[in-house]
Amino acid sequence: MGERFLAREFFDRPADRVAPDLLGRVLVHDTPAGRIAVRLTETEAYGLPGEDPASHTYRGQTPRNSVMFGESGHMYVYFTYGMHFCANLVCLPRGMGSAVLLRAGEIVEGAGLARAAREATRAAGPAPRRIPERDLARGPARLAVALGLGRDHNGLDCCGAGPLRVLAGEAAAPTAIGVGPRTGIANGKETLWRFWIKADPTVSPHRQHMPRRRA
DNA sequence: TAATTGATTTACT
DNA sequence: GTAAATCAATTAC
Repeated sequence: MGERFLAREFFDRPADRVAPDLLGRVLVHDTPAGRIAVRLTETEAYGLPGEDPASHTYRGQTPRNSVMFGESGHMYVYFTYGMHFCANLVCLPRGMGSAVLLRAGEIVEGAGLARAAREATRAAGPAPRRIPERDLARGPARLAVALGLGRDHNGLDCCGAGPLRVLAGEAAAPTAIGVGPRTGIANGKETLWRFWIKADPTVSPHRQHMPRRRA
């Protein structure tokens, strides 16, 4: 018998309800080289146009964020800081514009593939030290690299016949979940939409938004 | 058309 | 602790 996966209706809910419900669940990516799987330990919810100033959809639909306005359960991958990709899962039915950012997790399968992908992105230098197991997917851009996610995965359905799925396992217990402000954003700090598994070493350190100095 | 900024990571002082 | 890397979406002029 095959594995069971989260279905569309799981994602047809507000992002701030889906985000904590994803914690402890396993996202799998079946690549040609093999399966890479991550147990999600940290997520953030991003809300609707005109409502959440931190969301990419705040000012309405654009070519970049159009996946967020599509069917739920699809993956929204965006490019940022000129060098990083971040992966999200779209929430709420078509036309709404909401998603959950996958911020961190524990690699539970395909650690060799994940490590190779992570090491390949580092600048060439003398004797780079081995990346600790806990850091393989500790942070949204690191998670994307470890899972092999990039431009090509933007818009992929994670509830259909593609290579991406979330296993229908048990979520983390509500008592084990921490709640707080989202990381690295300039606006919307008062909304407590960051969720993580308490005491889990793969949760990323919370960073303040750093306004960049002028040149 | 130019300037600015960002749901970040890494390296270095 | 701070700075650099690097590009596309957005905002300013």
